[in-house]
Amino acid sequence: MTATAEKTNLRERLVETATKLFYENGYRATGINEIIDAAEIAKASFYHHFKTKEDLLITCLQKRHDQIMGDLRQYIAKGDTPAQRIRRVFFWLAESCQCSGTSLGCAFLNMTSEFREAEGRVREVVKWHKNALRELLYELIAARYLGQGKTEDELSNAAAELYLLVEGALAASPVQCCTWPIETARKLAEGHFDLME
Amino acid sequence: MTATAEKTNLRERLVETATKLFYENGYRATGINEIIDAAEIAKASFYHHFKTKEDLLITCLQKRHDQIMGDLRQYIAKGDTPAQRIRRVFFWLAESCQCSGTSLGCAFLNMTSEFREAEGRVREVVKWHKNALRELLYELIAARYLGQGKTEDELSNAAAELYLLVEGALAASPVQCCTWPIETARKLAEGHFDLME
Amino acid sequence: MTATAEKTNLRERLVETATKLFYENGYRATGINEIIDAAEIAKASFYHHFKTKEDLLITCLQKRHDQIMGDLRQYIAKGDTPAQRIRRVFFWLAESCQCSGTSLGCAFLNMTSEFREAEGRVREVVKWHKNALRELLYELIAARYLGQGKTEDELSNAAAELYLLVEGALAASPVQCCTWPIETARKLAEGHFDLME
Amino acid sequence: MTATAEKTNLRERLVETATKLFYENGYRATGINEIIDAAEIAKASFYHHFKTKEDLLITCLQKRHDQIMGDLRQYIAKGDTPAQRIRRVFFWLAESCQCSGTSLGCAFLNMTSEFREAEGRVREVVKWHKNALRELLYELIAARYLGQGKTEDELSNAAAELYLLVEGALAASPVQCCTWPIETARKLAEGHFDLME
DNA sequence: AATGAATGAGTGTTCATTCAT
DNA sequence: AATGAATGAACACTCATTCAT
Repeated sequence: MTATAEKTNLRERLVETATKLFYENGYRATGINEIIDAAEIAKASFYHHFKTKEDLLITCLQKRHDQIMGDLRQYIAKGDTPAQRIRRVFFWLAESCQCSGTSLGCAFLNMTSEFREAEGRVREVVKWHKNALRELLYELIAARYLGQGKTEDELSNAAAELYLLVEGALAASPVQCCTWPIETARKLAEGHFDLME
Repeated sequence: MTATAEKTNLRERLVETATKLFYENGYRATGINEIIDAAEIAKASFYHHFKTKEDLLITCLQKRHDQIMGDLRQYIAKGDTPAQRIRRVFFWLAESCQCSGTSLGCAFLNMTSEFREAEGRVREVVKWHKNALRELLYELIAARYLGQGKTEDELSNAAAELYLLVEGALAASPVQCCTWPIETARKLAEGHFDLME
Repeated sequence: MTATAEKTNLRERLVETATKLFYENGYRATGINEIIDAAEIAKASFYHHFKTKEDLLITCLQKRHDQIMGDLRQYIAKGDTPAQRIRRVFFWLAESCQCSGTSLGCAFLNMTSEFREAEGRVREVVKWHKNALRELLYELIAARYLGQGKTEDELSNAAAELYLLVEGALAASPVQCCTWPIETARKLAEGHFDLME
Repeated sequence: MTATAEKTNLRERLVETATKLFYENGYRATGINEIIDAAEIAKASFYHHFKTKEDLLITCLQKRHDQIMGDLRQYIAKGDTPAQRIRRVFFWLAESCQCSGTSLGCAFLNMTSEFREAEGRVREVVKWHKNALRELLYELIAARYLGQGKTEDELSNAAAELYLLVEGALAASPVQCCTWPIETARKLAEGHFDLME
């Protein structure tokens, strides 16, 4: 079974390798040569599968988006109550950070620093991802306040607040090189949204 | 006199030009040639003043740190009450963002994405800056709760919360390409720290 | 029936497409990929039909030679007298030039610029074509002076002169981006060979 | 003296080397690497002196234009009469061809085959060169018919005819791999313009 | 203090061709 | 007969840095 996985098709290996390298070293700092060496692929084979380096990045980000959102949804679903499910967002953040060691932060946030023009395909993917995240958070908030007579505006605002706490945790962790920002964000959320029944 | 001002110190011109370019285009995306062309300086002159490109960046960040902290302190001081002064942190954020149009975010946060190793001189400067910011916020929080019998731990925690909101606002603005995250952060802070007497 | 015509022989489609591209863009500037994309043919199919890119070029040139000489002969034949038939050579040149808009010149002459070594298969084809042209011109000259007691040497020399005028017209048109060189050549020929009875 | 010439400045060495290689092998067939290897120059040094490969070509062509026109004018001046001077144009062509062995043709004409678009800087230089040549030929023709009551139109037309013969000779020589086209052109000119007093 | 010239190592991308099916 | 996948070598060009003056 693992042997089969070994001979996995080139394109997939390329995406996996690049995803890792882009995340760990940054987009510009990662050369095509580094990628193809790590993936043990000929340079021309790379360009058979992707038109440009940026195309590869976009494919990587899209795949990462699918994985992250899937993982997160699964992780959240294990919470028994709406409040628990919101708390689990932060637990999940803490776990993801520990996975990537000293916390390299959010792959999408990082790309915003390397692609400075507000337009462009990469920034589009980043926005797409963050909007999906905000929608997910809105669902959680809506469930939390179900039947409490909140207007849609109030729910929307609360979702924005929750999103802000998540983004703050994601941004501050790599800077501080530890996970306390995530815990701080969680506790703030627990108090603000009254999550500890 | 104007002639002297015209022929402003080469080194200073270099730092100013680089600060702008690094911020707008990113560190790796900005080449030495681009900098010296913009600053109208010979290439060898560049290496006369700075040993490496990274040295220049560090000088830029240090200068920016001094300016930002000075500006922020001045801006805050105009607030009449401790609560007002905390609110003014967010007003200041909103104003800085509007200056740079679509918001290019925090120059220090951005560098974290381009310098991935947790150690290294650049990351050191970023941490230094963020710690200074947190100390400033601690002072504001301490003033806000003065004489209310809060323990140092409680104050420290509140400062961390405030810092988190600021970081969230800084990170989310460039992603969303607008300033609502800053306002959301401010309102959340106003409620959480009871800033609207 | 139309379906058969639609699915015209792959090889033929390849030759037609390449003939056009080589002529319009040059040999080296035309990549294999460009050809197979335009011909909507798989890359491996290309190498099934032709061993190398140069082989394709030679096939293209040979086919073009056949077409051009056939066309030219037909066009000339419509002239009533030997003198008229010589004049029609230049009329034909002018028409061919107008077909390809701003005049791309002689496909064979062009290849001489891209294949610099005097030997080699491509140059061989070019020479073959030009010699065939000279023979045709010799026939026309011989007919023009039939029964006037000219030696073979004199006829040969007159043919060389006519060939020179044709080559001059072909070479000068693309450089000048217009057809006046063809008319100049024709008028010079009309005077020199006394073609206006 | 030769030792001084050895250490000639890089830029000049680059232009000389490239002029030779572009002429012998063609523009596209000559890689930057080939040029810098032959000139014994670092790649970055190349781009210090020229922005692009095409810029180098243009510099080469401009320099060649100056040299050729200078040489030709000098060579022509040695003729005693206007008629002699016209004949010397063809003598000069024959000598230049023999210099470059099997005749590589006109460097400017060759470039027309590699730069197919009628516009563009290279084609501009080619046109410039050919126009200068035509002006020179006009002067020679005007001197030949001085005081014979020819209109300007008649002179212009005669110059165009002479130009056509020159272009024909230049184009046909490399194709035929010998110099008879030049002699044919000369003889035709001698008869047509009555150059053998 | 200031500079123009020179560089080795690297960039992302394209070339014509071959392989396995 | 026809193909999608894979490749080594070459492409034009840029990088941050150093040297001689």
